[in-house]
Amino acid sequence: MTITEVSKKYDLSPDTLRYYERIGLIPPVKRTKSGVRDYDEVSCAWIELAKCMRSAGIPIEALIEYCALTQQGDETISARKELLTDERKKLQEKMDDMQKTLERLNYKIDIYEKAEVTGVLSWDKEKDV
Amino acid sequence: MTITEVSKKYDLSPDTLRYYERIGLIPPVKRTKSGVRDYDEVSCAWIELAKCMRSAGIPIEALIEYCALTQQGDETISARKELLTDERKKLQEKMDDMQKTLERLNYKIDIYEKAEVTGVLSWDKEKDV
DNA sequence: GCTTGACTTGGAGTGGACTCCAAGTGATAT
DNA sequence: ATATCACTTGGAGTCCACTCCAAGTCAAGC
Repeated sequence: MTITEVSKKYDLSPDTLRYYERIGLIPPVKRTKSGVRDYDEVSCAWIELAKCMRSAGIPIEALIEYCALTQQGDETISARKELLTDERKKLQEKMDDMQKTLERLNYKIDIYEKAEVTGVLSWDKEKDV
Repeated sequence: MTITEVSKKYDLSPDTLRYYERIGLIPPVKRTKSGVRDYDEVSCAWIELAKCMRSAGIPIEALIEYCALTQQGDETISARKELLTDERKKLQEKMDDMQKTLERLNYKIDIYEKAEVTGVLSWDKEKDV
């Protein structure tokens, strides 16, 4: 697959795909004789993984390290597991923050909905905004 | 309260607190005769709200608009509700992405844990990484 | 009355993650 | 064979959200 095809398939710009490869977030992609990128299934799987991880906010740095570890063979299995476990913990914490904010938004939207009917904002605490 | 006290209370740097005020993410804070910020309960509530929203990734832009609307009185209640509803939707979508990634991390960590025992990585699909 | 230290301002600098650009190459279409 | 067009590279530019800095002010302590 060409870079344009992969770009469409995963909705990532060709620039982003080249950038990911350049910084080592995915392993080097195979080339045709003339040097044009030719993505195979493995490359596509890496792209898909990178997109998934990035969409959840896993930092580029961690993904670069993960990619580097996978290319060093089976001695890095424990290191990879730890890396992913660390990121999972951070992700879980972020989601907990977001859950709190979501509940707060629900509360505020509820107050605003009532206010649209009654014309009065009735916060539990006077100081809330 | 002084900026240093508020900074400690909410674990945000004085620079960030000044920055938030400067860009209008919170309403202007009262000053002493000599121009020093003196945070009251309302200002603290704004800081706390800003921190909560930012920790969930709600964009600065949206919070600035929300802050501006609250300062324009009750005619902006519907606008405020819509703004919060939009942000809630985006937040929910982000959390859904993160949930998927979390499950994927769980799966991969599980595979790595098995590999630590057996020495073999057993992905469901050969192409996964 | 002078030093200290926390505060003030506006503006510059940083880091993360792209995103764009200029200059060049190579395969296909006319 | 020449034009077109997607591709290549390295490097510069952008955007967001801070974060830092220089220069100055002010109240309190010695």
